[in-house]
Amino acid sequence: MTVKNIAGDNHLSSVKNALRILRSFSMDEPEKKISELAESLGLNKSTVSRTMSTLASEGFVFKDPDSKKYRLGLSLLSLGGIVNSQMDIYRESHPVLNRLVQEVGETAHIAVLDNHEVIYLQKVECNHPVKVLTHIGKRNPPYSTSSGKTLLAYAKEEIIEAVIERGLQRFTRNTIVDPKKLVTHLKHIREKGFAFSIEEFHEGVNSIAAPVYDYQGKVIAALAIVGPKQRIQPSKMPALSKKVISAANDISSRMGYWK
Amino acid sequence: MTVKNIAGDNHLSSVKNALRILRSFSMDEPEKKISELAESLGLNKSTVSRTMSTLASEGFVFKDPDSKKYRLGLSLLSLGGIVNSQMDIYRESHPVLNRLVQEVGETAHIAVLDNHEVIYLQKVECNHPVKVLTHIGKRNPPYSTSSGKTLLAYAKEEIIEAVIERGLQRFTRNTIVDPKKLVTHLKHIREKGFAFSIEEFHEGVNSIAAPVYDYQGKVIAALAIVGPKQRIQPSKMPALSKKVISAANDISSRMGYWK
DNA sequence: CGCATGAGTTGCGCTATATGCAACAAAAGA
DNA sequence: TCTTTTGTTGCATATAGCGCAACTCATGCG
Repeated sequence: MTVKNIAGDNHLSSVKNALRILRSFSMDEPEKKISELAESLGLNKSTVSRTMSTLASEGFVFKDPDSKKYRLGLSLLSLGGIVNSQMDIYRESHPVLNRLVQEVGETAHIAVLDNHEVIYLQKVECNHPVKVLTHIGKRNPPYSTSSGKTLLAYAKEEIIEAVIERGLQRFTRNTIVDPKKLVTHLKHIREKGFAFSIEEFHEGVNSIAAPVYDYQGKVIAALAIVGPKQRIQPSKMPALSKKVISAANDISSRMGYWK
Repeated sequence: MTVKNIAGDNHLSSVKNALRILRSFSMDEPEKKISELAESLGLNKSTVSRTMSTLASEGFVFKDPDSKKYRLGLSLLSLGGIVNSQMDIYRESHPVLNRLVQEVGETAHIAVLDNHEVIYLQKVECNHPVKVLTHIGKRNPPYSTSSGKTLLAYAKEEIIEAVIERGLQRFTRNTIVDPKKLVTHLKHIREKGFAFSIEEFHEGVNSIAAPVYDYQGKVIAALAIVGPKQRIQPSKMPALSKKVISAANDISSRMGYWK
């Protein structure tokens, strides 16, 4: 007898399995074995094996001939590209990011909130040899980065509650783990119109973010610059934040937001 | 009675349906209705409806609140980003270079544009005793080699201007040193889809290059073959260029470039 | 304003089909 | 070489996905 999906789930389970398999791949673990997947997702080896061969037949995964493990396939690259091109913020923000990166000499990126996580839509890297690595599509917790906190600050009450509900995990000495502190912190962000993170997610990494508005005046994204603490120092924050805010406003106005 | 999948297909059909639905989205048709999908894929409306709700629950699609049609979701952005980061041109180009070298008997290499210079990322040498020496990491001016001219031809206007600004140095009798000539020459390259250099950088050395595209259709590298003028003769150029273009296209498709 | 048309969702019953098991095959160690 | 681990496949079973059709919303049109 199979353990049924939790009640209320009227979803196609084999499809759901396939999607969960795909989503279990990550930047850190780009290749997976059948048995690993079966183990981690609580599925039978044979189920995973068959699902993988279906995924492979449509180009969503492929078997690496060297490591003999599975990797994500080119179909996902195409589909990801379509998603990317659809977001008009992508188009509009690119030149602005470029200019900002030139001005401040730090990596800049655009992030949005998706299901209690921050997801990076786009980035432009600085050409400094020392830089902070992120990648498009990466997901981070929203309460520990400047872009995440910015998005959270302007998000609906329920989302903030849901994030707190799910628990605030400590990543560094400075991570905000006290729900009350987070709430007042978000209030400050709304008042000042920008957010910063001083080693709250990764040691030695600081960032500054500002909100991007759409034509309805809704916050739809955050623009952030990220860099090592030696370069993004607290003393430089006022000047840098002005530039970040100005760039974010620039994108907002391209999105149809008028003051 | 359902029409079964074509015999020999031992794939999970509901998963396959889901994947086919995803793949039916394209740059030109980024949003789809249930009934359209059902029609075009020969599936029942209810099947599509249920599949879509499963895909939506995992963030692979979402319903556009305005058009009320489905669009590809952010999960695909994440997964596409992972594929993208893995797709280093090194791995993908190596076997193709090998085959090309075997076919044409000349040294082949991959080059990219870096800060107004051409840099050679990778090469596979032919086993001919007489060969042209290059090495990985070598930098050359972009206006006097076939790979450099290819990259320049598809580069941004500013880069071309910057290269001209820095001056066109004469290396041989045939080096293009007239800015106007260079600009029209680059236009020709774009029209033909490949470039050649006849003793423009080193006396006695000819080369042929073609562009390599990434999944966004952007030119990210050039593939070139280099050899002594006795072997890469103008009369052989048409046949050789075909092979170079075909190899370059092969790499492009491995990088996720479709058509 | 109400009727008609079309698109999407959902309950139901049937059986096609995805699953678990276990045997098998194929690598990878030892 | 033998052992161990990992992936694939045949088979029987019952689950779960499918088509059908009724139903609900939207949308358009007279």
